[in-house]
Amino acid sequence: MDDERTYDASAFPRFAVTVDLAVFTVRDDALQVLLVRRGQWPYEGMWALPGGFVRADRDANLDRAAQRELWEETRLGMHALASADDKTIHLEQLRAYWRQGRDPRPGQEVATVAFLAIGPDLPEPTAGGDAAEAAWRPAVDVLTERVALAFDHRQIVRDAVEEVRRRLEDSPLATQFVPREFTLAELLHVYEVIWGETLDKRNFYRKIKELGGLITPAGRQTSGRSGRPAKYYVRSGVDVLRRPIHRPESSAKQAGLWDER
Amino acid sequence: MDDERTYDASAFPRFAVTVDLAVFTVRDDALQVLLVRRGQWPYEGMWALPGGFVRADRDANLDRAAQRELWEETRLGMHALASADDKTIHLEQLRAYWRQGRDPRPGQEVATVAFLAIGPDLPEPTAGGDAAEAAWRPAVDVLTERVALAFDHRQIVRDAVEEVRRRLEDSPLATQFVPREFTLAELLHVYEVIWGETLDKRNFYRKIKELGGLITPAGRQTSGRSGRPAKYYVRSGVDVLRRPIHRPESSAKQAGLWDER
DNA sequence: CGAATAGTGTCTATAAGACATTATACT
DNA sequence: AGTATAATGTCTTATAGACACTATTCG
Repeated sequence: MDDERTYDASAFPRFAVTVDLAVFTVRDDALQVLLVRRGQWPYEGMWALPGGFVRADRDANLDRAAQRELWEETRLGMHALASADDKTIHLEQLRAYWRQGRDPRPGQEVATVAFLAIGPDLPEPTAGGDAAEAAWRPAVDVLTERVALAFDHRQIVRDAVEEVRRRLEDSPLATQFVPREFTLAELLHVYEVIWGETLDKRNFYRKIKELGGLITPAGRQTSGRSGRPAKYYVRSGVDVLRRPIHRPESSAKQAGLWDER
Repeated sequence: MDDERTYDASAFPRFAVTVDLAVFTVRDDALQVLLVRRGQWPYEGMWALPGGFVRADRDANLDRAAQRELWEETRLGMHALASADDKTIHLEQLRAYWRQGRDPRPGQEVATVAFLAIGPDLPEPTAGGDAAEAAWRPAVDVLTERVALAFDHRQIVRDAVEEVRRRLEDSPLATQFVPREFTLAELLHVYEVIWGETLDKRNFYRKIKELGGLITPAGRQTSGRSGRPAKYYVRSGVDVLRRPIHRPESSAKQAGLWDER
């Protein structure tokens, strides 16, 4: 029905487009997601994902809109020299969400494009703009409905968590949860926390090092702490792991449980 | 900046939202994508992906809008009993696309949600509605720019092809390219065509059968043709392969070439 | 020199890759 | 019987999984 593309600006219901960010970090041995408490109707007083309207006049594209919102909400973002800063946030699109009435505001329909944002242990957020509050919450609290979210944000978090868990297997996503320079123990910790499984350190280290292009030694070592110093590594190049890092059976099952809709 | 969610229907630029479909099938030993020739400005006379505006009043959600467009453009779609019909189309969201001015029509911004649609060797499309023409084209012709597409549809096809190639590895997506009942040779053919690589039949058959839950014997066999009859299988349950089907090195490299932006 | 943490090494089991032969239908 | 196609088996190599000891720093 190509005629539906015919130019007629008023022929079809118009949408507002928002971006919503599922910002994850690993803190206190848990996968945590950044939430803001809404200051107005609708869903006033409820927790929600940070996000906001795409400004067609200000934002060059969806990624930029997401970056802007991330910056405005958390003062975190993508810096000019990504590899040179420990506060760089990894950002990628998850998918778009819309169904009739997913936003209760009358007179408009709101479609949202959800983004996955990941960073190393991030500073305590400061409630920005009109948000009444901003805080890290364990992702499980959202998944288990101990924390209720506005709109369809629980579904977004569900999808985002499942995506994160899946992508630890076949992408270098885990390295986005740690600082630019990290130890193997820190990387292992990310996997264990997100999968909710303990992994064998020896097999894990071997696997990581055999995967060419995932990490490279940074030369430096930890110091000051008790015990043998740990070598630092930095992430290197690859964006697909030729062989996946398998998550244990039980973890996959747990993910299945979490993902029930 | 939660205040940006404040209800004010006129405060922000409004969008039109479209869905665009990258419909793939395997025909004539090639991965082919369904294109329509545009009947009007903009991009009149150019090939484009089928798609159209989301109608907030008619479409319950994005998937439904995509289904509707698919039906209107190709007379194909999701039937009530999916598993009982050979013409069922597998549909899933790819991602959303928008950047300033991606649609040249003045007075509005158009964001699109791209869908991946996959079906068994589909009938020749009939040009529906206002489309001047509808045809299957080899995906490579689009990737190599032998066929120019309207809007940013070449990018969408690129992303879609890469997604298809990737997902053959760790999902049962290949079974969506074949009829409900299929032979192992047909399934192998899908992999070979999409990856552009010949695979070892013996290793492939073993791998497929070892993967529990991917396929189940249908009981029936081919007949009429010369040679030993082939057993029919049907796809069964799983949506993630616990161990991926590896594509050969060279195929991955080729994908890299194709994906250059 | 003991405590704490990091970093290997080895054996076994499973899966992948290379390769050729047997099986079953049709004409 | 011959031809065409399907299906399977075996050997080798690579990777994953289970498991325990050695190495290096600090106080």
